[in-house]
Amino acid sequence: MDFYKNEPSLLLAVDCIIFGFNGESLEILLIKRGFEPERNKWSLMGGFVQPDENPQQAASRILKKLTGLEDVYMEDCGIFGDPDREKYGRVVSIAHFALIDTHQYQHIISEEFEARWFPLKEQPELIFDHPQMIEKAKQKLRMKAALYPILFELLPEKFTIPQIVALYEGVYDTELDTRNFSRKLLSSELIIKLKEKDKENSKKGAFYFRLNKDIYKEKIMSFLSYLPSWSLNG
Amino acid sequence: MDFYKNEPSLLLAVDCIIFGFNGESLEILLIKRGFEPERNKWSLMGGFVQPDENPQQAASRILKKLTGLEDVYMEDCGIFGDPDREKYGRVVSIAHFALIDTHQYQHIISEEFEARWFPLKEQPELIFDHPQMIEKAKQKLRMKAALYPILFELLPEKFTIPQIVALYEGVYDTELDTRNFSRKLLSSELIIKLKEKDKENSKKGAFYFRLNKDIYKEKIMSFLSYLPSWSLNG
DNA sequence: ACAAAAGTGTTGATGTTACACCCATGT
DNA sequence: ACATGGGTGTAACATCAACACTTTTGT
Repeated sequence: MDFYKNEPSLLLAVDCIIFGFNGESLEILLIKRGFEPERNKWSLMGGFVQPDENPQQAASRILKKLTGLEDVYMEDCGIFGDPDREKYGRVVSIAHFALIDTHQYQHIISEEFEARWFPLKEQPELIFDHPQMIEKAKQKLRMKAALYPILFELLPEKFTIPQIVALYEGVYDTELDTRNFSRKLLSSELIIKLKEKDKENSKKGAFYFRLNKDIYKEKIMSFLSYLPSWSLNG
Repeated sequence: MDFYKNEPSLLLAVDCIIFGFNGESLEILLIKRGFEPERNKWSLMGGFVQPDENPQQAASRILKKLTGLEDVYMEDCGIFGDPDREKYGRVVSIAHFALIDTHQYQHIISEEFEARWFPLKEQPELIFDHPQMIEKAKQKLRMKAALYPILFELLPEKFTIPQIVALYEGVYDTELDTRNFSRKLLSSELIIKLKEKDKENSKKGAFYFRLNKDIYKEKIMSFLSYLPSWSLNG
């Protein structure tokens, strides 16, 4: 029955690229490793897949260990398994990205890990191939966000349109016309206007909105059948 | 130095979803397993990641073993690692899809594997979680194809517009208006008209085209910055 | 001559972009 | 009263979808 006994085994890890949005800018959560190897260097949060869990479950467990959060949007975004990527043994790692609203995390500050939010463009030096993992995560995030409104996973319950625009500008590293963008969004019925206004950032104040979850689910279900829009021109 | 010695090891496999287009319909290449376990059942081509290769290289090696082809477009499309997915040991498998022009494969018919092309909709019963792998591959293929012209990887050097349309219709399981689709494609300069015509399928004959590789590369490089088009309306 | 598939022209509807301008409010 | 960001109106332009119609050629 030992059909596979001559096959080489290895360690399977998961690493988490944790994206967070605080209402202004897009950030990523990194830890200072408190263990060897590479102790005291900045790193993605990671860990090994255990016998009783699949890699997705491992990623959720590891995210929870750091942030305390459950039911967070996560998705794998690349396999990193060059034979020599770690000096201390053969480790293949599956990169996962998570999308969280930073407000939900702020108060859980874990003592065990020295964790810190870094703006996307101010990453510190990272161990192993973690920079490439982040690059892949950004790519997949853009790709998904181009097809359906995945970025709403990063927003709090109540949000303003200028916040959404800032989020999209952060992800795509570009400037958008808030006026046109908001109109497009409103016509989709994806968001519902609330009576309340956020007056922290302007004198006039910007209305809060919340996500229309029914429409959101519809979009998620249907995006797989979108036909090419590939900007064939231009 | 044995920092990881208490971590559980496992076997890492790759399975290949090999999509092929023969000019008329989209198919997938399956093998009849000649080895245990599950001998004589239909299956995806797969194998284990070896110590000297990363998972991508393993997938290429396995594809070459079956088809003889190298430099084929491949991409991972999902991790399948439930603890009990195989009875004979802990195996996590990384699904990869490959895109090939079936004409290039026809003559290499491998003796070692009893391989056969199946139209996408006439899949036989498959072992393990291979049906789910195929489903994931189809999803990722659609997603990619919606953003850039990846499907050209499935076409031969010379192809006709009705063929491209058939390909897109197969991938999206829908009907397209050949007339509008071809106009769109032509205006993109992605394809170059040849003098020759294919007269096998019609009396008038359809002009052959070839891919404009420069424009193709441009599209591949730039698709990551496409902004949302999410069919916000509708 | 006719059938059948390839391909062109045209049109109204729909979407996008750019930007002038109005709105609400704290100082 | 005025500066500041939030938001609406609008006109020019690009793109899309639908389909009538023309082209080519084997039988």
